Amino acid sequence: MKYADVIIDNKSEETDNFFTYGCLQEVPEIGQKVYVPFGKGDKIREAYVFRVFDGEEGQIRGLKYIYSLDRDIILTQEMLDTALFVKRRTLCKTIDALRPFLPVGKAAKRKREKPYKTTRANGRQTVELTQEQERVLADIAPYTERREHNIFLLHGVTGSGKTEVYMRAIEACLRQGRTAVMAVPEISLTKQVTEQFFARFGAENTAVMHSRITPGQRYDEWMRIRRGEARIVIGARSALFAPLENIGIIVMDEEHESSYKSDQTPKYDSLDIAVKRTKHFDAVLLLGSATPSVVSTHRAQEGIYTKLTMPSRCNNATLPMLETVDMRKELLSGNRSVISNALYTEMNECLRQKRQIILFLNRRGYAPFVSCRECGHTMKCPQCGISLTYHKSIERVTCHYCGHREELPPQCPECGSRFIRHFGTGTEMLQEITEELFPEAAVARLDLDTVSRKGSIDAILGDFKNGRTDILIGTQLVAKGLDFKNVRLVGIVAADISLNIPDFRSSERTFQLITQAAGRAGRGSEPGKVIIQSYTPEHYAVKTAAAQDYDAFYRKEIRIRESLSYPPFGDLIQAVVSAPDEDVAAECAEAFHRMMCKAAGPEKGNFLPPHKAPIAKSNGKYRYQIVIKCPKGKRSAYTAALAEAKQSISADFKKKKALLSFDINPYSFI
DNA sequence: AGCACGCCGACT
DNA sequence: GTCGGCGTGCTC
Repeated sequence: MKYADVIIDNKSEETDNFFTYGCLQEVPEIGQKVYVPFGKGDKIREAYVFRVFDGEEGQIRGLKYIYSLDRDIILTQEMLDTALFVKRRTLCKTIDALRPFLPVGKAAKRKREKPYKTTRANGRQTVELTQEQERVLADIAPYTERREHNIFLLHGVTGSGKTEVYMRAIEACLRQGRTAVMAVPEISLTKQVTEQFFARFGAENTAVMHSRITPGQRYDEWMRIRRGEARIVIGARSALFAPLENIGIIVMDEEHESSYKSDQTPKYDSLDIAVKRTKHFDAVLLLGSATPSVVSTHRAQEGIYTKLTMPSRCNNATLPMLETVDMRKELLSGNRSVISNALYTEMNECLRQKRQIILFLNRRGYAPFVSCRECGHTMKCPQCGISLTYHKSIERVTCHYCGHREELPPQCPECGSRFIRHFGTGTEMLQEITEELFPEAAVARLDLDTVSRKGSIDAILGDFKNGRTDILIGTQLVAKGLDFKNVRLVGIVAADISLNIPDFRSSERTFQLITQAAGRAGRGSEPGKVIIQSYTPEHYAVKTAAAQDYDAFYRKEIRIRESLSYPPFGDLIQAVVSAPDEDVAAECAEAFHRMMCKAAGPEKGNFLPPHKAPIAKSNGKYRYQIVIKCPKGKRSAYTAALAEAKQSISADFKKKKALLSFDINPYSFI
């Protein structure tokens, strides 16, 4: 008799273990999706086979039999192993760890088979490589040829031609009959990369995995990859889970980007998946960035990664000139506008020359606060407790975390004063100010509010590309990856915003954002100019970014990280206890904390006492968090201990309707 | 999480 | 007498 150990697809924590079923007629493959009767009602449920083995009959009490097999969905052993790795690493359930490997949706109803685009690969490499590109490729080539695992960190300035390097390295692997993943941080950028890859490799060899295509299309793409038809997969972080076999290279562009860390269960870091999979296939992992993360640079210095550099722009383009404006002095000299005199002058000059301008402000909406001038009361989200942003176009205040909206009250809800006003400047207001200052210029805005309609991002970028727009105002969306040759000036309106976020990465993010935004200027033949407006120009992140001195930034930042045992010198783990009753949430958090402290002995100081999470209430549940500082090298010991502790208190928590979840190295503590 | 079993209140 | 309340306990 053949038996199969399966994982059932359901939401329960209690059923997160293998269930053994008998195989009647057909024996499933390992990794195959099957349908099994489960529970009291023997309802047919979806399940995945992890093990098939021989056994004597009558061994298992209450044995049931596999109902049927799924013909299409069969994962490989490597995918199962990686899923179990994700489970261990992120402390999630097996089915949650398996989910990213599975196709989303159902098979689309068969339409008449149209050619899905007919972009034929031109195959030709029309671009001539720069010496730097040649050298970098020559360093990578021996590893692909020998099929030897290695991790490269490619530090290439903006505009140095990294994409061409990626395509050549991928091409080398395809020639060997192997496959490739090209990961990009955000969907908004997928399109540009996709077009280049379609042109070079042909749409028929390429699959795109991201959340903006319909479930039916996603299913089809998954099947094309699984059948080996598409050998290159492009996409956001989900592309790391592509059902490819025989991977030769994984490229992660803009490796420092926070979107590589999943904020939903499973809360994995794409890098870990990429490392695990490339190791398994003796493949190359190529991490590229103009501003590598502090962690990655440290790993390169430790010899874990091989560092490659491309310090100059191709096409003889020069890096832009950067100038910092101290906004405190601006205020003292009587200019209360968000646009400094220096920026205004440069903008005028730029418009006169018929060149284009990008203004970067990392804050959408009209104004980030609404508060009372008499009593100081600030409007906060009733669900999340974070301050509400005023949006003029819809005449509402909204919560940027949960989407909660309400009317702007005519009077202060606290003291009844009529002097309730908005404060600060967001992109919506900046657009209004810019239009007033430059009435003859065409101004457009690119942020989450203007790109929510489908296709609007292409329309906005298209207008800018064709010169119909003179000034483009935007949030992070304009800072990343855009390549417009006619942009002469980039204004970074408030460089300090990201510095004031309470997170150990805030300096790193500030440096990266300034550098990325600055990189949008002067990509054509004419040099560019960047104005950085700051209230704290003496801060090392602003200073080193203005000087475009990555090494200086890194040296300062790594010392701070070391002194505080932050990554890469240790990990931070966030444990969240949530419950519908606040007292229960607090009690359970205390109980879990006591338990961990007892188990940790002399290391109990690493388990910080529980306190209300910054977003104290979410989805009707009260949240308490415990921050855990995990010393370097003890990560797996800590996570194993946490998993065990969770197991032992699960019954008690369940009774009290409390939930416990973890996030290893979260990108924000909320 | 479901789903069934189980032991106490308001209905034809 | 019985329909159904949701407490509790299990799921190969």
